[in-house]
Amino acid sequence: MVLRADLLAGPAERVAPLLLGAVLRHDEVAVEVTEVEAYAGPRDPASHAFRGPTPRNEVMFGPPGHLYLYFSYGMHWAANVVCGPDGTAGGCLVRSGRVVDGLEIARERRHGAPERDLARGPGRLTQALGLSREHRGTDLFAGGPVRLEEGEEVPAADVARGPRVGVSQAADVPWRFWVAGSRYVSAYKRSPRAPAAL
DNA sequence: CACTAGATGCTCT
DNA sequence: GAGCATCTAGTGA
Repeated sequence: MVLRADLLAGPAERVAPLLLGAVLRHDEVAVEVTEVEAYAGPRDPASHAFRGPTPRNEVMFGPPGHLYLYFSYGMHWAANVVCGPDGTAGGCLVRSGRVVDGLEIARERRHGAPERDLARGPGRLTQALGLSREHRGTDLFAGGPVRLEEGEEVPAADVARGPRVGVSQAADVPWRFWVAGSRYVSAYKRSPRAPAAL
């Protein structure tokens, strides 16, 4: 697909599978996206935007194609591509990827982790890319150092889906999408706070 | 390999 | 102060 900001204006759960295969870049380090999760704002109790705008999540209420970053579990940043029309909150969490450029830098930032684990998991991915607070709200299509680039398209037949990792609300909604068979995908873990599986 | 416990600090109530 | 869209190091098989 031709990756453009206006293609991200659809509902998050429809945009998410289209992001697989795209490339998220920060200067020399680039990651091919292998796993994403959709968060549908006001329609989705698991979304940070479910209860309306706050200083943290206001980026998600703006135009699509911007970067929503949040800090999690005391040590990790997680990166989302804002989806949905301007004024409606939504986003896709970039959970995992394969480093396709800047391998040496990524390895340093990840303190010599195995290649497979350089960007497998949302916290590891932002660490490999060197993304944190100063990149909040970046327009990924403005030609800056942090941007979303076209990659090799993943055919719909190769997209697997299932419930999202670690969410206590809407724990059975299958809005996690990944490249079927890829080794660069994180393990599924149900939230211990979620009600028992169906 | 699978599984578990604990660290850690920001955000909102 | 509770709750987290997590990670790592540790154990045991």
